[in-house]
Amino acid sequence: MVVDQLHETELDRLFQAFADSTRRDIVRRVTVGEFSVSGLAALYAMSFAAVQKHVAVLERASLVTKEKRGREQIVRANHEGLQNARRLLDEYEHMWCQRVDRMADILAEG
Amino acid sequence: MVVDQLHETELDRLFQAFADSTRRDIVRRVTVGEFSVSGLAALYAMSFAAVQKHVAVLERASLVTKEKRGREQIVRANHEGLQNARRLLDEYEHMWCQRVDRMADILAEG
DNA sequence: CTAACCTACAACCAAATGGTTGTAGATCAG
DNA sequence: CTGATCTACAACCATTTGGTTGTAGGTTAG
Repeated sequence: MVVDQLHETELDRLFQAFADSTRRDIVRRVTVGEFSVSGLAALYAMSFAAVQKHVAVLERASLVTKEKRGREQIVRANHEGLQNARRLLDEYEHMWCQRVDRMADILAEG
Repeated sequence: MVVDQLHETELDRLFQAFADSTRRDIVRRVTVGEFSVSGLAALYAMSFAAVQKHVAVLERASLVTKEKRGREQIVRANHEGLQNARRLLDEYEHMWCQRVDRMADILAEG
């Protein structure tokens, strides 16, 4: 099996993490530059604590890292985690394409 | 913006739909063949109604279709929806790679 | 030192999720 | 026709989620 049991929890966290537009936006932002948590919080119409939670979700999914710098906490893209995410999504897509193409062939033959 | 506002809801539903291992498994199964809802339900250690709900989530995310055949409801892969999902995931991956690579370059230069 | 700022964390709340059971309507087999 | 099967749907429940406010501690600026 391409997608084995070991990856299941990883996929759960990954898809879960991306299943929120604020979190997707945070990922987008931090892949382009650095942001403190409060810097991120300023961007959205919600409380600091809410953004803090979103960052925590992304951190648990290994998509971002936090690093203390003075009184601020700097949020950065976790490149390793993002590459891994990319790999997992690639595997998933590849699986579909194989199967979907195979079905298409079967339908064409029939 | 590559990922515009129109896609946000779509992405929400897509990632949400994939954020459950049972649903991912259902997608995997129906891309390889046909299953009635009860046929699917027999595969998992949960009630028929639970599986019915999972199928409903996948249907709302345009990943599968249901078609009545006699007293059964046949669940099939929604090829169009899956291709669209693939496209969206590709866009997302591409965005990361661009940004992550750009950051890598900046770091290498610095 | 003091005040402002950034963060962590707890407590709380409403709504969504993932599951259950139960009921009722179609459809098929005998 | 009758009984078994497949489905739809409602009601309910526990947990998670996405949000809030409030409190407290560390850090920086003046």
